[in-house]
Amino acid sequence: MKQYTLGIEATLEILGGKWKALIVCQLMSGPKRTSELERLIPGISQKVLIQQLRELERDGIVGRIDYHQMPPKVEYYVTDYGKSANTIIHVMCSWGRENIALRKSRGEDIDLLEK
Amino acid sequence: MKQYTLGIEATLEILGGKWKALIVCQLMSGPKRTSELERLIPGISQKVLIQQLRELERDGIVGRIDYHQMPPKVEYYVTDYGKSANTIIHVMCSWGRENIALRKSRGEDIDLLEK
DNA sequence: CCGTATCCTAGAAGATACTG
DNA sequence: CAGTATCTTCTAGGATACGG
Repeated sequence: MKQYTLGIEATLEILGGKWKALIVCQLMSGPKRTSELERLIPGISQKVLIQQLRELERDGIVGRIDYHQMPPKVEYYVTDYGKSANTIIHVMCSWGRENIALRKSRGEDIDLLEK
Repeated sequence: MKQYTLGIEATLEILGGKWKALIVCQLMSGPKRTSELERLIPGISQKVLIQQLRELERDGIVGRIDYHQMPPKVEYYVTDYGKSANTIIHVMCSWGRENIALRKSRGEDIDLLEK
């Protein structure tokens, strides 16, 4: 029997870690091919990207479409259930933006590419 | 120059990891003593708790009050700025609760103590 | 292009003991 | 009670090479 003391623990299991929220965030704007995701998420390795996608798939957050073409074409998308996490992702994005703006106004040498 | 591609990255730096959101969540309901937090967050070690609190302090999310008593009494609280993360924490809690309820209804052997 | 298989390492986290 | 200091363990994530 798995025990949770707070709901937030489940959220962290599913969307926590260094990359998952970032991946879902990118997919929120529409389906993407593997190579697109790799490009959109600088610093992530192919292995880790696929690994995280598999876990998000297992948890019902994203889906996978294989077009069975040659050369291969595969797309990932946010499932209906995954879309229920839209608010979390959105709020994390905007809070982060504000945090960066704040630190920047204090003279920190940081920058945000996202507009 | 530190570069971010999306705001969400900053959020993850500050509130990501296994424990931080959980700690802030507990503090949202009011200031707590170190020992209270230890009790409220099963599984966390004292070392890790203090460590995470120090980082949250450095990032302006929580504050620390030392009452200079003997035996020692110290309280941690969410700063005004930290309260701006209230929505994130709240949404993560409720999404997680629903996720657990969903999985439970599917027969998974899990339980949530939080009511 | 998409994915797998290895190997490897940094750092997060656990265990324990010890101070004021 | 609050906090520090070590030491150890563990695993998420990184690097690289290869295959359909």
